[in-house]
Parts: sequence; C-alpha cells; structure tokens
Amino acid sequence: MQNKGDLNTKIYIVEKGLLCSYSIDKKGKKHVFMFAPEGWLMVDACEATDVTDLYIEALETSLVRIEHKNTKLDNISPSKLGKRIATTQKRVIMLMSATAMERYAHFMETYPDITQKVPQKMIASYLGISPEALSRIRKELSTHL
Amino acid sequence: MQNKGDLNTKIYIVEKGLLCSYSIDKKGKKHVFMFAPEGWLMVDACEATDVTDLYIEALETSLVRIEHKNTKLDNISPSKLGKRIATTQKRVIMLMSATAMERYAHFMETYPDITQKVPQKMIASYLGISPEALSRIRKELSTHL
DNA sequence: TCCCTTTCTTGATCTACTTCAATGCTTTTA
DNA sequence: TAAAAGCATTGAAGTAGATCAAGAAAGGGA
Repeated sequence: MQNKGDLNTKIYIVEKGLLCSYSIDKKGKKHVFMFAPEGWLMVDACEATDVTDLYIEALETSLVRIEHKNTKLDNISPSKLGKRIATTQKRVIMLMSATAMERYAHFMETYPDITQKVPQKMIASYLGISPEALSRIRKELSTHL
Repeated sequence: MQNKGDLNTKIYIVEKGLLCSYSIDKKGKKHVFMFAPEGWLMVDACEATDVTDLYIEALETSLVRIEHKNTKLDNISPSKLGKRIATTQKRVIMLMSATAMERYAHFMETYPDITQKVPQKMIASYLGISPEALSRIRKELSTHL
C-alpha cells in the first residue's frame, strides 16, 4: 500500500480488518512498528512533506478509509491522535525497561485478539526479539514456570 | 513538576531551557523518555483523564508555558503534534533495530547541543543502555575504531 | 583550600538474547 | 496426494550489553 520513499500524504483509518506497519533496516530485516485493528489509525511520519520510513500492509482482508492529508493533521480527531501518542510512548518505555517476557505478557493482555490472527514471527518482531526467543518464552509460560 | 499518578491535564511548551521526561520502573530505575529543548512540546499520555506514567523535570533553568488541556489537544498546533509523533516513532524503530552504538551516533547527530548540557548517564538512559556501556562506546569512538 | 558527593571510567563476570543449523509441522500448490 | 514452501520448535554456541566493584575525575559547598 505504502512504500518507503513515497511522499507521506496519507492517513489510513481502519474500518474493518487488521493493518500492520513495519520498517526495514539496512540488513533487510523487518521490524513491526505497530498493528492497527478496527478503529485504529495508521499514519506515517507527520509533516506532509516527509518521506516515510514505514511500509504498511494488510494482514487480513481489510476495509480502510484513506484520508488525504492536506499538510496538517487537523481533520483527524484529537482523541485518536492522543491515543496513538500514548500507545507509542508506552511502547518506548516497554522497550527500554521491560524484559522480553514482560513485553510479551503485556502484549497478550493488551491485544489478545491480535495474538490469534498473526503469525508468531510478526509478534516477535513487534516485541523486538527473534522468533526463536518468543518460542522459548511461550514454552516457559506454558509450563507455568 | 509532574508526578506519576497526577491527573494528566497539562501541556508544557518549552520557551527556553531544557526539560526531560522519564518513567520509573518497578525496580526504581529511571528511564529517560525524551528531552525537550526550546520550541518543543512536553505532554504526557493523551486522554485528559489518563493517569500519567511520566515524571517531568527541568535540567536547567527553563521557561515553560503551561497550557491547561481541556480534554482535547485542539489547542496544540498540529505540526508540533506531528513532529512529536514522528520523533517517537523513530525512537521505537531505533530501539528495535539499531545497536547501542548506532543509537548513540544517531543521537549525537540529531541533538548535538543536548549532548553538551546533560550528564552522560541521562543520555545512556535515553539510549536504553547502562552508563558503563555508554562510556565504553565513547571510548571506542574516540580511538576512532 | 579540603571535604563530600556525584559522575565517569575500567576490569571482571554474568545473562538474556542472537544466530546458526537441524527437524518437524502446517499450509499451500499443483 | 505428493511436493514445496513457509512457520515453529529445539539445541548449541556466540555476543552485546548488564551488573558488580573499585578507583579516578570532577564539581560544589563550607
């Protein structure tokens, strides 16, 4: 839908389905930045003239309202924007201060529905760990240790 | 200025000086979330009724305009909000995909002025590493290896 | 000036996570 | 239904960075 280098002039509002945004580092590795279920907002960087760092893709058949962003964010509801800022802020703090297992536990609580729909490797990517590490964390949790 | 548990009803606009926001994890460890130099915006989580996760403090004598937030973010300029979203997004991606040294290099490029004013341990905290690790990174960079 | 406190550095050890490699498990395609 | 392709699991070994401890600098305040 959106590729790195595109002029960033779009905002996606997810009416139905599930979107995902990710970046790709210099080694070609994908890093999931966020999932956007129904009702969520997907924007890239925020000056309309910016070049985007993110790719966006649909993880299931989705219905998305696309708003053309006329240089400003005026037409987006402040509460949606606020929610997004809060979520991202929480994410930074989690990445800095919580172990992989704590992050996974938090993710499970916060997005139990997403956990069902998405391959584990994408969740691992979102958590900032390798698929192997997530597999081991899940094993450990299942043996309730 | 602002403490965890406060109702989150304030927005700080830095007219002069340097602010810093941080969270404290369960082990009592501080984690710098962001620095806000002149012209920047400091808000906590974004529903006016939310309880904040962040503490805010001045790192030098600062002049700050405080706006009372009446449930919405309407009175904040969209471009400031946008800038903030973009910065935080970049931060997440850096934390997930870059090594400590890359993050430090990026920080130095982006905020050369802050590097002067702030103790190294706070920069380490911002980067998500220990002060010892930052010290070693700086040493390695200075021997231009 | 000397003391006291904080910050920075350096070394040694430890650990959470990565990477690599092999195997089994699903899901898809033909 | 078999073959192919992607995903998950498990083991073994490597590594970035944490933690602990102790000394060296570098402020402040009296």
